[in-house]
Amino acid sequence: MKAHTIAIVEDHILLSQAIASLVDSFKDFNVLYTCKNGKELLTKLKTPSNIPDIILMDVNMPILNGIETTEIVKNEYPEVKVIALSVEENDTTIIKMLKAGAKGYLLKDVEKDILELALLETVKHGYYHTKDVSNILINSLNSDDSGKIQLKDREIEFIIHTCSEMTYKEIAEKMFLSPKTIDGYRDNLFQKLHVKNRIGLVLYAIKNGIYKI
Amino acid sequence: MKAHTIAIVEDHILLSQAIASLVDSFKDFNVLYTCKNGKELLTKLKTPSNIPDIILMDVNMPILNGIETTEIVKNEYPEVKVIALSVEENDTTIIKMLKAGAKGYLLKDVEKDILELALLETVKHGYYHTKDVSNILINSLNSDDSGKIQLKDREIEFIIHTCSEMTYKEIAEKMFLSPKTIDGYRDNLFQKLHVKNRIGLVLYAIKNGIYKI
DNA sequence: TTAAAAAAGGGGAAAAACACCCCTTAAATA
DNA sequence: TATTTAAGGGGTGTTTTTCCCCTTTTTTAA
Repeated sequence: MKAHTIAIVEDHILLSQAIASLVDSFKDFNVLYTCKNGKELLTKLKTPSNIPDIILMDVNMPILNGIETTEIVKNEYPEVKVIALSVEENDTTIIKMLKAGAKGYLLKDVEKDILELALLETVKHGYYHTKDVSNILINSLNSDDSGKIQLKDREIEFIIHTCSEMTYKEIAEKMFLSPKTIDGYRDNLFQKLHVKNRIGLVLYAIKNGIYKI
Repeated sequence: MKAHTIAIVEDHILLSQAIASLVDSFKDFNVLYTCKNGKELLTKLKTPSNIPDIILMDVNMPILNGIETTEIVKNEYPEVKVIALSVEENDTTIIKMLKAGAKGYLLKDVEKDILELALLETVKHGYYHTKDVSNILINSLNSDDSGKIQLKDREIEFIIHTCSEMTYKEIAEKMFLSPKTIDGYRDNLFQKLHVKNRIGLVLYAIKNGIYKI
């Protein structure tokens, strides 16, 4: 009998089933089920026999994304370990995911042996990180904290409007502010985000998931 | 003995190995090898024993992408059938891939049974398409052809510069053109792509893979 | 609790972007 | 051969953006 059970959460069904096939080929692991998003997972988990040892979780999903789902799982099923699985190399996403309670973070371009190792280490020690991810973590901690640029809600609102091909005048109307105040938002953000113009703002927003295309 | 050999071309190793595991579980198929990009595939193919019946090819890859690779494979190894495998639902990409010579196009959110069916049908009839892709094809043919917006090389160059936070003056210098010509490019593109300003241009470029972030 | 910082508002002016006219020349194509 | 299309450029505006400067109020921190 195989020792440990795995659930897979991934929105692309073929990938989900392919990873399931791979995990099933590992000696000590057994895929309990796969699901398409966080919402589906949470429904499944309500049945006690559906609680796996480890959840392999994609980060970018519609309906309920990996970060939100991981947070809920950590609170309601603290004994279940979540390993994030993502193509995303974005530092902030990784940190968000780990903060949400993920015990590991694997990039989709690792070897299958690393996946197996990660699963083994996670059942044995409770966590596993590849060197890449560890380095990102160390950097993020060493970067004297101030590293994280914190945007205010109102600023994010402004950025989203900027990404929507609106002029500042239009944004001012939409946000019930004077065009001059909007000027201030923009000037601040240019400095804060080290960009030269609106284009830079849009690129920053897309890169950091503020604006989705 | 399994009847048909498959090669997998996909830049994310874990996915590549996962799909390999899945394909190996199919009764009539056998994965010959996997590779990380088009260049690696072309090197492999030089050894006659490495020529598979079907190549499962990712579309978005670094080094040599799916479209370019498929074109080369079609010309040099016409007996090999290429099936595209992609998360991309972008119509133009699909059409480009099929034009390049792909015998099928699967989205990564199909069921594994569909993948098996696609492989079977491809060896039997030479091609396979899911309904989704067929519909896209039909639409693209019915849309009185004019549907496809064709960008010129010089226009694409201009768009990429625009995405790089450059002013039009800077772009003009970079492209050895008068600022007035650049004005013309911009005005033309605004009309052609139905956008209001530079932001729209940037969004279009990112959506259509012209500019990668 | 007071000083400092941040948020929210704005003015003026220069630079850039945008819009809409126009033109020539060469190449492709009908 | 005539006509269209691609490629390059000009002129003249208006609007928007950008970059300085400023005040007042509200938070935050010492």
